[in-house]
Amino acid sequence: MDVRRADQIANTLEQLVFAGEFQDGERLDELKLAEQFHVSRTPIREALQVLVSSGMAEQIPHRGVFIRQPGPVELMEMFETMAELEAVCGRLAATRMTDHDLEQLALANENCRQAIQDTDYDRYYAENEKFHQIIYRGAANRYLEKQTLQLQNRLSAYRKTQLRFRGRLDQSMDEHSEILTAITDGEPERTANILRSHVAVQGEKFHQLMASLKR
Amino acid sequence: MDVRRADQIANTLEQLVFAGEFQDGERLDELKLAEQFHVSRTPIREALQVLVSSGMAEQIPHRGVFIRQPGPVELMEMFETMAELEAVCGRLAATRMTDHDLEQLALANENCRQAIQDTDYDRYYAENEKFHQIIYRGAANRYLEKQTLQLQNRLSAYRKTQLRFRGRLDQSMDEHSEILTAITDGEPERTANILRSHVAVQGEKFHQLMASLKR
DNA sequence: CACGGATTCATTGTATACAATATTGTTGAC
DNA sequence: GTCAACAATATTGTATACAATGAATCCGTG
Repeated sequence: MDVRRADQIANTLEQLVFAGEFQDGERLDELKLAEQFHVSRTPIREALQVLVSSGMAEQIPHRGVFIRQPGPVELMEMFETMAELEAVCGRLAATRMTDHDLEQLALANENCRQAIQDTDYDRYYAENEKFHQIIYRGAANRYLEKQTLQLQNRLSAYRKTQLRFRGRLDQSMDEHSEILTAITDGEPERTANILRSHVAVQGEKFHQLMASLKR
Repeated sequence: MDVRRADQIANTLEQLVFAGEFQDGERLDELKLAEQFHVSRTPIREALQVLVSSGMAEQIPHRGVFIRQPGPVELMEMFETMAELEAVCGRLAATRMTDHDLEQLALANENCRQAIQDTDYDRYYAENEKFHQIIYRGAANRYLEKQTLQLQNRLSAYRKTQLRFRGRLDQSMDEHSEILTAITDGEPERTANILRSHVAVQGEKFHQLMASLKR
């Protein structure tokens, strides 16, 4: 896919950051990284710029780039924004989705159910993402879709740990069905409200997320 | 402020793109730009990366970066997203703004009114932006605030031309007062609805925006 | 011993040189 | 005359060299 070495490195670094390989505030040493990747500093620097522009790292002139793992507060903010974006997508999708889109959504819902039945967490996670992505697309606004996808991707690591909690899967599944119904019935506000609370982190979810951070 | 030459260049290029100095699809020649700015290709390349990551340009490996002026469709999508983001900020702000924030907002509203009275378009434009930014901040979500600010900045050039149309200023002013009242009264949904339609581009606004594109 | 200042060192920022890839132009066969 | 293959050229991608800046150290003075 990518032919530019710098882009490959950017992807790899992104994965490493998601995997928590770097401490918050840690400086990304250009020379060290250059050695590790067996390239010169140039492509490393380009890769670092990507991290900076995506908000995963901060650049201080003449000092270097430092990775920024979101703390509890920022994480909550991102989840809240995610919930609102999903709600917006849902509200628009409820009036804009085509029959074909609806079929796809029903299918995705079925796939989720199947994955749960097989107790296949990873597959459920993947199918769940697809389900939501169909809604983003259903909003018929490419720009909004792209922004939402970006944040979904940014939060994926945290959502992954979330799903492991007991009971979360069944609850999630129930809400999916509600969402599907609301969209099928063409009820924008109800869709938005369900999606917002579906994605929002509150109550027990909040404590679970905080607990998963302390490792 | 910026000490890195590359960042300065990035800002300058951004301004040039906003000012419409580049055609859609035009390739940004690294060598030519390097000459114009009296620097080597290295800082130019870093500046181009910034444009790419902000969506103002597209990079095709081994071909170059090409600027992407949003067409009518993408522009509408961006405005719609902007309207929704503002609505979200407003809904949150209605329940989260402090008394101090409210004072600031009332003050900003007054400044807008003053600017209109002086028929000072540029000043109104600046004060108007401030008014909205206070609402973003009032949502008490730094992440959401940053995202919203980014899009506001991206759309500033187009909004600027919008305000020149006859009657738009007075209408905008009236809506501001409504917004202020709704937030002061702590009514989330009403705030959201007013803000959404305040920012949205529909009806006559749509035709005016389209007309302003054909130059 | 504490503190200020100069100096050294490490690291980033920029310039230049080289390599790899895509595009353009040219030649020749049909 | 058209098309394909190849050569030439232009442009991007990467490596290396050099410059500039900030942190760390050393040293002298009080």
